[in-house]
Amino acid sequence: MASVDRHRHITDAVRRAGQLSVAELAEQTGTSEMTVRRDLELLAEQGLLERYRGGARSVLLRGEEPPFALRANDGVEVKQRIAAAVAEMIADGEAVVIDAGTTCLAVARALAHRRLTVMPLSLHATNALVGAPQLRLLLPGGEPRPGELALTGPLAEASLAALRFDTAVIGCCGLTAANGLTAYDLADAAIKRAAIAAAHRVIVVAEAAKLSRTALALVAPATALQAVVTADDAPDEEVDALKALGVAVRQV
Amino acid sequence: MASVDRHRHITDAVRRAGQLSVAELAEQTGTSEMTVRRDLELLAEQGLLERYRGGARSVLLRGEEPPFALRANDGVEVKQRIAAAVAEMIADGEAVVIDAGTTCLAVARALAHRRLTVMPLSLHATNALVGAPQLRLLLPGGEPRPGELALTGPLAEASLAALRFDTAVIGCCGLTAANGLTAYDLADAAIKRAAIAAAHRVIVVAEAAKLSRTALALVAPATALQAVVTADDAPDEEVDALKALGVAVRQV
DNA sequence: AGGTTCGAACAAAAAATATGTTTGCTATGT
DNA sequence: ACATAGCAAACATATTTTTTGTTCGAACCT
Repeated sequence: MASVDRHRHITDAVRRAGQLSVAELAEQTGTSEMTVRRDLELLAEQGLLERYRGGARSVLLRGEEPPFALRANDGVEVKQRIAAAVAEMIADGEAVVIDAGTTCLAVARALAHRRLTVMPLSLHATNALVGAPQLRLLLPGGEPRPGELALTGPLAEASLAALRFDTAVIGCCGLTAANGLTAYDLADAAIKRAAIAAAHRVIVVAEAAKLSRTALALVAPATALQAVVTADDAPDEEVDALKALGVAVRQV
Repeated sequence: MASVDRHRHITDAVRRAGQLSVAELAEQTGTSEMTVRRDLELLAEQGLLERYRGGARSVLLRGEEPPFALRANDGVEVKQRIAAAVAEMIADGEAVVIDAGTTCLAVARALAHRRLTVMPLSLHATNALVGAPQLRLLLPGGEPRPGELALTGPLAEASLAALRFDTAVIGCCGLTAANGLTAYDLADAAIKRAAIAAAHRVIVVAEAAKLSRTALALVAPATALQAVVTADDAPDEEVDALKALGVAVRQV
């Protein structure tokens, strides 16, 4: 088993079981306990799990959003498909603001080689875009939230307020026709709202699971959105409800 | 010869000679031409030299500032000494704005583990500071200049105008008592000016060579500075002239 | 107190990287 | 257009780096 596969197995196994002993993981992966310990140290550093003497436990289980590093490895393919679809919807020369989050990071990557003006709202996306020769890169100010590296706060809001974009690509924690676009983090929600206000067209990216979820902070009602790009396993009733509100839904 | 030594040798040799053939470099380094070609491709990518058919030429020679990657490997030790001295001058809890440039990057690294509020003016420094647990990191907006990754433009200036710092750590391209603090890039100069205006105390970092140089854009007269940290091989007459203007000069 | 877990240190194994050679292609100058 | 030097892909080899397992003393929990 290659080390990255083993890491994934450990992460998944711990997530499923809630907690697991080092010995158990060593047996499952067919490696020594020392290797498992080294892996756990690594994964704990990345925030993928929590270490305790003798084993590791999952960091989920609470009502919170899982950490960035955990989401980053989930459904990579789906995110790339969504990102490719979004990239198709954006014309060369546009000014685009790209939200934080893993799906939006995929969008940023898909746009890196394009001739565009882009303002990413996270440092992950920023790092993916620096050095792109054709791209005009604009950064908002703000305070990067640990892990997520999403830029938030008054400086970020002021940066957005000073600009007008053709398109905003927004991620979310929840989106339903009834409850609108929602986010777990209040500061994030404020930034999303500012980005939406600064853009002529709003495209929301959301994996299927998001369409049956509602998070704490309301960002905007669904009627404020022009388009939603989601996966083809999205629940039909939500898709239909969104369409009924005049939102263009694209499933890939 | 290890590959990194060879890279340094090639970079230096090309810089000294202005231009050199692949064959010449292969002989000098005792490697095959293929290896030299691969090295040149790598170094050219980093902007350390310019490739042409049959060899490579230096990217300097004009009145311009050498590219970031080139300066980054020069006088690393001196920069670290200067950075350590600056770190000593800053008290825990301060709010600090750190300019772009290689010396200021060293300062950022020296402050990473401290309990401070820091606004770096370049993405290089930002990347050095993300993840520092005790540090409150603030980003200005702006457009990152390629290579340098210095944040400039109206967004950056607006971010600075909205804040007040205890200390500004400023780099420069030239500093003399007569001509003041100067920079090559106009946009950079504007940012430095804004940072100085936003700070209660201004510390300038400058290797010895900077003290006998004057660049295009005036940032501020020497009287606007509180302190200068430089190396011990700085020219005495400049040091004395700065002291005569009431600037505290520290040589390390 | 006693067993368990941990982490440092080292050695072995595996993987990744760097290098050199060959070969066929491409660009450049005459 | 042609000759030549330079170049890059492909492959084999060598070198370095990374990963892994083992051992052993220290740290830790109950």
